[in-house]
Amino acid sequence: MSQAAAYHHGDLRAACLRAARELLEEDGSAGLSLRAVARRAGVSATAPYRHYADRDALVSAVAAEGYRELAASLAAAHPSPSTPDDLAAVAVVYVRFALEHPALFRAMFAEPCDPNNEERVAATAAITEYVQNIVRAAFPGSDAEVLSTTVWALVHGLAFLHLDGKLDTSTPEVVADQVRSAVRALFTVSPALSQTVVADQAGEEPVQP
Amino acid sequence: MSQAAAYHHGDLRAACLRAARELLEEDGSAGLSLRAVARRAGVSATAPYRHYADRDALVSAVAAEGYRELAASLAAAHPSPSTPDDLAAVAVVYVRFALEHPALFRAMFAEPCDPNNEERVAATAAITEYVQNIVRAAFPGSDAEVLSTTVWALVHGLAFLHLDGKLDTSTPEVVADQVRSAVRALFTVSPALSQTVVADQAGEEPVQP
DNA sequence: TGTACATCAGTGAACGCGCGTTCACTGATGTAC
DNA sequence: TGTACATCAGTGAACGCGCGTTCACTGATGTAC
Repeated sequence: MSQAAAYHHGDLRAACLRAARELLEEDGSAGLSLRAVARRAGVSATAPYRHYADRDALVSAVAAEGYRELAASLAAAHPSPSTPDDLAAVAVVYVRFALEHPALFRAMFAEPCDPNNEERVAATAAITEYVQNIVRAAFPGSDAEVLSTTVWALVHGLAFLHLDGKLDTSTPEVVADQVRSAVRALFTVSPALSQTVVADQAGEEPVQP
Repeated sequence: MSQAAAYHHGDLRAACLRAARELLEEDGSAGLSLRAVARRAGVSATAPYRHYADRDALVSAVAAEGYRELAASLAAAHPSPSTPDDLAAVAVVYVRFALEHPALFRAMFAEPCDPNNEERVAATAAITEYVQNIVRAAFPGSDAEVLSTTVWALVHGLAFLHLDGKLDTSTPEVVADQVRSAVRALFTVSPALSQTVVADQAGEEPVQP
């Protein structure tokens, strides 16, 4: 049972994580501070030290949680994406996640903190693998490693350019369209590409324009 | 003459910019502080206020300078890129710029400061236009806006993923290869692509596998 | 050319702030007998 | 079941720090006559 007790908090570790998340959601441009987290968790400034070695450890934990949530969102977007359109749908979710959780997203990527944190590395690896699996499923003949890096970079770049106000972010629909267009451009600037790949998989009859 | 005088500094505005740049180059993860800049410029903590309204103004000026330098580097990489390989060469320079000036690059993009700063907006627009021009030259039949956003996002994403340690950054050559592969993947995963685009211009005859 | 004076670009003290982290502590909890 | 005691998870005062920004100031510069 993780119900909070009064003095012995019960689960301050988790409460800190929750508090940190709330702060990030509330102030999209926040830099996480241990003191602010403690304050929000209703606890003395030094209490978190029982559960996190230092600020870095907290930030890494938050980032790892973010990765897990991102992965879950992507997986929820499409159970097993296997066409460029499926992939575009997943991409839209990636970018939306960034825009809906800007501070978290920045914490996940830009925060210059311990890159060797175990939990963090594992979480990143999970994303990489996920993308590779999609690419492998969708484009069996391709160099999955190169292609999945390409896809990730494209989508990640879109996310950050939107986040940093370099692209039109006026409505979610505009953003989604941009993302879809970009992903399609990756595979279908040439109408021959997707046909090639799909035909590859299923023997499907290429559709003429 | 911009030679420094003793008391009246001569050109403190420029000196601040220079100092800021130096600090960013020295500590790749630095957050610019007005006081540090003043210190580095050999001037009292409040002197910069004669030349910059506040911290934001300084950061924006630094960012704008960064954009101008980035643009110059790209232009220097290739006078008038017109093939996928040319484009790849420019992309490599973009990513290298980010890795060689990580703190500057972050300041240019991630610093959550006045997005309406005039100098900054102009500098961003210049980059956008530059990329569009390349794409237009290289792929005359394409939707230049979508395609150039796609290219920019791809390259920008590569830059940040490298910067944030999510990809193999061990040597400049490894990085350059990755970038080239990714850009080529964008245009040549389907061998038909470049042909198609050219055909596009001329009346579009999709090439079958 | 020399002087009076306005303006301009610095200084330095001071403000209040939030931060990460340490330390000795204390009250609650759980365990051994 | 009741008690003694070790451990655990908090507290709160304190440290030293760097920050952005304000203010009244002063010394240098340039201009008008």
